[in-house]
Amino acid sequence: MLSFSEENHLKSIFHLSTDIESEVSTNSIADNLNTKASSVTEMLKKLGEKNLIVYKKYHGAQLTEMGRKTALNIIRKHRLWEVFLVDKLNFKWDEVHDIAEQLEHIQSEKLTNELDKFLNFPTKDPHGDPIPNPAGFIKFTPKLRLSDLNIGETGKFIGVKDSSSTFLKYLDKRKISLGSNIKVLHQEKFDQSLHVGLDETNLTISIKTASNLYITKI
Amino acid sequence: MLSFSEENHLKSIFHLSTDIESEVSTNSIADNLNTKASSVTEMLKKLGEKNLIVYKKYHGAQLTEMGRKTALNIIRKHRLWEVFLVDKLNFKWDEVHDIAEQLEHIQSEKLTNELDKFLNFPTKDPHGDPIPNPAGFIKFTPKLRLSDLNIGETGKFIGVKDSSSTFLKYLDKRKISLGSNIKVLHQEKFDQSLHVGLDETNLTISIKTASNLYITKI
DNA sequence: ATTATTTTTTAGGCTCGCCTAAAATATTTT
DNA sequence: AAAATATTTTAGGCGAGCCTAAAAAATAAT
Repeated sequence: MLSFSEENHLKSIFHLSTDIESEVSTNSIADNLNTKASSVTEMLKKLGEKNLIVYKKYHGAQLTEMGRKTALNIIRKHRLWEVFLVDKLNFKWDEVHDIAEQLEHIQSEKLTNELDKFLNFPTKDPHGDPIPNPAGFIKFTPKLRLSDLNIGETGKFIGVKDSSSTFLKYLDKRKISLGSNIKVLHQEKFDQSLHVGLDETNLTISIKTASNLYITKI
Repeated sequence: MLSFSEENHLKSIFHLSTDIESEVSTNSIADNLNTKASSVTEMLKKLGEKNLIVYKKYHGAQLTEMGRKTALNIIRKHRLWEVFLVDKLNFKWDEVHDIAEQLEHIQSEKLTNELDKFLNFPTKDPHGDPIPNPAGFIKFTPKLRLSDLNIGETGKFIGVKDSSSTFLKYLDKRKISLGSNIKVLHQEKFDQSLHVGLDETNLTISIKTASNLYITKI
């Protein structure tokens, strides 16, 4: 049985891995978890001994198959609970993260699977991220951003890159919500900002915002 | 913000208090939490400093108003989650305790209240115990046991005194389930065992079992 | 009302997860 | 390729929550 801290480190390493081979640096984990590099080093040693990561001094961490499965199980729980909170308990998608951070550590395979069933086997969480299956398989859909579209194309808004509360609140204020269809109408030359059509209205969004919005082409 | 251990100690003190004035002994808490008396002493000091209990050396602990409210909030969460697990996720009532022990520590007032609403404001958990309201008010219904009934009387089975998994499984095996109506038909002289009617069948139960079954007269 | 027994507290030690500061190694710059 | 800089690890310390063993206090037995 892993401690909360061990689980959080595994999850962090998973999120910071760009591909399955990539080594994650001590500092990046420390930043991600709001802790110090020395604390991370300690933890990496321990996770290494438990064969959850391959740890080579001064060269960062890499998840083993077992570590990856463990991380994905935690992520599975996190995302299922997020769906529960939004779908069943009337939470907004910008309110669920902190609570899911707590719920993801609850230990009970049966609970996770019954929850999954109760929610009707969702494939995406409220931020559009895929939910791993019980075996730890996750379907990565290549993430296109709104800024990748050409003029005239339409995308369905399925998720965000920066999921900070600040950004999510901003989206809510501008009525840009998950599932919206956004059509790129025009791009300004001087600042690359985009004029887009959303529902019945038009609005202008900065290139920075546009590159934070994940979409699928329609 | 309290630690899991602090919360568990408060809960234990609450459960071991017979009345609002009663002082709970160090050893009884240690037994209840499967820990040692010396560890409990440490914790009692700390809870005393936080004004959650009144602690007098060698004379046990007594919840303050604030401590009582805190304990009841934890118990509220525990029991609501139990209802969730049984009503929504198809758990049996003998399977939910350990999971609820974890879930009761999740911090989010909104979560608790939304869960309460989602479950339709239940007043009892699956073991028949009352669920405190958000203000920490709890309705104690005096608990009658099956062994308190006279011959010919009928009781509705609403809860158990000993909620060990062993005992709950035994009840399941004998098809004695929450909500059943049980009529006392006869009592054996030599061992006080009871012959009772349950649904369409008759069965014999020991006096020990009978005094573990909470009922309301019908 | 002493003595024996039980209960509780104190003293000191352990692990876990965190920290700071210093040392070691890796990387970048010149 | 040597020097400067950045990253990572080691060393040592701290609090929380647990433990055992010994001391102190309360309770029970004679």
